[in-house]
Amino acid sequence: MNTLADGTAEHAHTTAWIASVLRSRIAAGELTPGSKLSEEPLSAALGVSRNTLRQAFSTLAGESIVTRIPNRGVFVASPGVEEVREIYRVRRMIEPAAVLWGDVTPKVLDDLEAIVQQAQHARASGSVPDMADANQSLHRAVVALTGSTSLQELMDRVLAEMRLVFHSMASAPDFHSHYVDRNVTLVKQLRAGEREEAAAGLRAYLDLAEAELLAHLGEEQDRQSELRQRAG
Amino acid sequence: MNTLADGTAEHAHTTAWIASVLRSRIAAGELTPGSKLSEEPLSAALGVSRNTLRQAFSTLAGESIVTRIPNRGVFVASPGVEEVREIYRVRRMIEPAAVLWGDVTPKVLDDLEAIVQQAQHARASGSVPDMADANQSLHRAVVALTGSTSLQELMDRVLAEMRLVFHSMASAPDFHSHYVDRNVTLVKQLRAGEREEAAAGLRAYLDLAEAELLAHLGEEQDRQSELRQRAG
DNA sequence: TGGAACAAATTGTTGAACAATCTGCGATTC
DNA sequence: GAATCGCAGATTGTTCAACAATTTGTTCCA
Repeated sequence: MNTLADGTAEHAHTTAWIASVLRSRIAAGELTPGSKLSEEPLSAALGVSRNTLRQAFSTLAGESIVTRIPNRGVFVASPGVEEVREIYRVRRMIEPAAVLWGDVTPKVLDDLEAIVQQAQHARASGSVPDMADANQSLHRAVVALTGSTSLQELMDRVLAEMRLVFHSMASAPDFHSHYVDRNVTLVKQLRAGEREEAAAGLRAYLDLAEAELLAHLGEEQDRQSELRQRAG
Repeated sequence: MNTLADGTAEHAHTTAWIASVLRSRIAAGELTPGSKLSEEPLSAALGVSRNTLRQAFSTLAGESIVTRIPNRGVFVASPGVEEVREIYRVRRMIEPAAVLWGDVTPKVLDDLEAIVQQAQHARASGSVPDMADANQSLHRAVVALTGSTSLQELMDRVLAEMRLVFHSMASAPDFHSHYVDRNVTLVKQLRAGEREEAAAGLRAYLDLAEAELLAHLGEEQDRQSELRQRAG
């Protein structure tokens, strides 16, 4: 029968597998934003045919992890100012909505608190990546309050794009440390049942985070165009 | 150069074109929910290779217009009770969020009013399809208040799935007529700036619509299983 | 009736081929 | 000297034909 652990057939999984491999490599930063994914070399390197690689590209393009330019090729997505704005447009809608109208169970509250503690621990030990991870986990868990898989998937896509933004920044400064306390407050408010206050605070947080990120992105771009000018 | 009106090359568009053809046929109800899309006959009928048809399938599967079962084939999506619940989970989050926090400009208000008038006209002339279209247009326009293309795309997918639900129902009764007045109220509240009331009313409307749709879907399934029993 | 074995049909993947398109480089022209 | 044109070379988009793996339906046997 030749089946895998999940019961699906092995024969129908190379495309999905290739897609997941690329997804991981991009998330890990091995493939940096903007780099080109040429079909022939890459398919050879992965040991699959050009056709199946192409199909994997379709999947990733649908997740906007990768950008396809007709007759030019596919590139690792390189989110800029407009993409960041779109990210926060989405987050500013679905996260407060989840807080206001989601299903807040005691179990979820415990989970949220555990994540917040992870973030505090990461801040104490000065690990920026761990803090970033904990922060993403928290906001992911917030959207989970909606109980909707579609919204969860959208949020996952958005968070993946956020990681790309950070990857495309040469200097990623301490972006998360002063948000930890806000997250503590958020969970406290949720436990107290103060949903409207929590939603309002969350929106304020998102506005602030967007502004900071855009500011840093602007400096980053200035720095790069300056370098380009000096090189040319 | 051989380019199209939008400036993109003709050579890179058969896949997208095939996808849009299938999308249209499914939306029009020519391909009914649950029907199988066999690769060889369909690729022959469309005059493309099996490979490109396959790639188009990937696109449509990403939009969940079509369901792919490994080694079994792809089928026109056939949303059931769980899918309807998910549809309303999404709508109950993003529509009220758009109403609460979206950018309500005078122009948008005029557009909304025009759509409501279309719905009223459709009700007066007794055209159920026109009423359904106007209803979808309205809720689509509500989500447009978010200014987010991602949320707009998600809503479009959800509405497409709604159409599939209606297509899968043998008897589609007058489902929309008594919602027209609710939409009138919604737009009135929006113009008056009563966003919280509008959001609350919208959530109540969505709860009601979901319950009615689920009830009708239940009857429908009972009817079909009865038929199946009689046939077997 | 129930189940094992087998044959046919369908999907998943591959490899090679060709057409269309983009890129970069050199030649031509002003 | 700069801009434009045109032409290889490389890359992408698509097709075709083949084969491996899987499912499905049927037949046969206990």
